[in-house]
Amino acid sequence: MALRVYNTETRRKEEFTPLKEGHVGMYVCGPTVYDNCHIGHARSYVAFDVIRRYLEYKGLKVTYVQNFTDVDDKIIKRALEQGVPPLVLSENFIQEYFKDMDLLNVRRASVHPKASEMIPDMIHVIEGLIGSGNAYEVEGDVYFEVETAREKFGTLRHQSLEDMRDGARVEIDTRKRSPKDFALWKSAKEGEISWDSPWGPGRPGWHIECSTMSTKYLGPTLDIHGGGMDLIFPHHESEVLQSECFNDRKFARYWLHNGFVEINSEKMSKSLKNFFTIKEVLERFPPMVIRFFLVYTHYRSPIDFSDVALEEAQRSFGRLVDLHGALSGLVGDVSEGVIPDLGTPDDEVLKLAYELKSSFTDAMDDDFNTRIAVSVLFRFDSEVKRIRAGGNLNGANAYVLLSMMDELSNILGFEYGAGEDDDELGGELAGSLVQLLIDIRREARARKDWATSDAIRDRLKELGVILEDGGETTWRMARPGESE
RNA sequence: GGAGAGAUGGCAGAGCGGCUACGCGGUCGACUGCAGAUCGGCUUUAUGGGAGUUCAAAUCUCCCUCUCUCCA
Repeated sequence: MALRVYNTETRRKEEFTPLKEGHVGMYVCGPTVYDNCHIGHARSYVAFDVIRRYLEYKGLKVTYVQNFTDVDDKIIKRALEQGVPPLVLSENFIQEYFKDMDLLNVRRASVHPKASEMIPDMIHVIEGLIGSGNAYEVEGDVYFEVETAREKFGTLRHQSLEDMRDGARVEIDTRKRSPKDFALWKSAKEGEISWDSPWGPGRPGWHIECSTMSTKYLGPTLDIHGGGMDLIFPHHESEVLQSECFNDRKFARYWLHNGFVEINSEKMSKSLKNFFTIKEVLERFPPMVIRFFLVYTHYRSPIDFSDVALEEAQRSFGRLVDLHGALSGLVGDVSEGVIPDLGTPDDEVLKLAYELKSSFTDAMDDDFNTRIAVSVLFRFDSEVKRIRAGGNLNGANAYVLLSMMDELSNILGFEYGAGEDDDELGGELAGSLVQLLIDIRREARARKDWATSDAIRDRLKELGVILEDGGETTWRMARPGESE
């Protein structure tokens, strides 16, 4: 089945075909680095990370560009408050951004250009726009004149120039020819960070960096332009105007926008002060649970963020972790070149694995329907139970299912991190100590000394170790919240 | 004032003309000294309200109500 994606510009799902066969140029708007990123940012970057991974899975070569806005009003203001140079502040948050994204298993883009390093390129584009009559200078500022490209206006938001209400949100600047005109270059105030330009010292406007960077790294026309829905206007529309007037070519062929993360049905945002940073949430939940939470909803739908929802995600994801652990246990160690003799898998199981794979890719082909894709991973669980009930879950069959599960999980960026939690306990010695207590407890249980037996189990639970009696007593680390 | 997205079982969330999604929770039973894990049953034929099209609508059309988002 062919990949179909929902294009904001046409408001429908379209078959995706890259401009250059086998190669995709993709641009996603990155953060303005004046603070740590919140969960709303994480959603966008995780969503496009999954999209990028899936395109690559389908055999396409993806050039993925994501910018850092490291010069702007908010950064200058924050830097002034903290008494540090703006570029030092922004560089610090760029590093924090990468730390957060690494934990969430968001892969690096092919290129991460910074606005501050693209100044000459931006000046070149602004000069071009003045030359073509699309922009004008006023007292050291340069504005894009929207009226000169009115037929390109509103293509993403489907609203004409006349439908706009001027000054609805921002005060009208009378120096501009029209309130709708937006800044390409802003003159510097006394003491502000600035770069020389034909219009005097200043800094670039926000929108121009994305037009400049995408043209530089991906050419005049890119395949996919992505970002949060809140960027559609004014940011993405301004990019269209700038880029198409400068290059005289179609700018982006497919516009993909992710939905908001909400709290109590309201958009999570810095301005509403109802946000949680990624770091705050990471203190309470493992990174993979956060990623699962974000991927378990289709990227265009809103997600309501709450501890209850995260806890639910944790339980759901836990099922996949348990399944992965169980299958790995059956397969044994294949990591160090040891190839265990697993025998031959059943035809039925091989067929099942490929059937699950095609259900998964069908879902992803339909505008990256990750919710359905995850439900296919849960089908591994129910199928494994069924096969086990039939007594056919041997090593070879487990290996087939485990390999396929890993292959598909990787598209969503899920990692099941075997044994990672165990390290917290302090390695082998601690493991032996737990085993010692289990042995003592076994003797107590043999004497029907339930008080001692339960005391050992309860005390270990307080320490974060969960004992589970089966044929043999086994132990595992408690999940967050479980030992309280 | 305009534009966009949405309203689905206890919660969460897919489907977008016929096939009781998936997940979480709750509950009953099996197994357990108990708990957990596991297995089976039930909750679960739900789609904001109203009209229409159709043999058939959560899915298409129209009207209404409510929510969120955006307007340099």
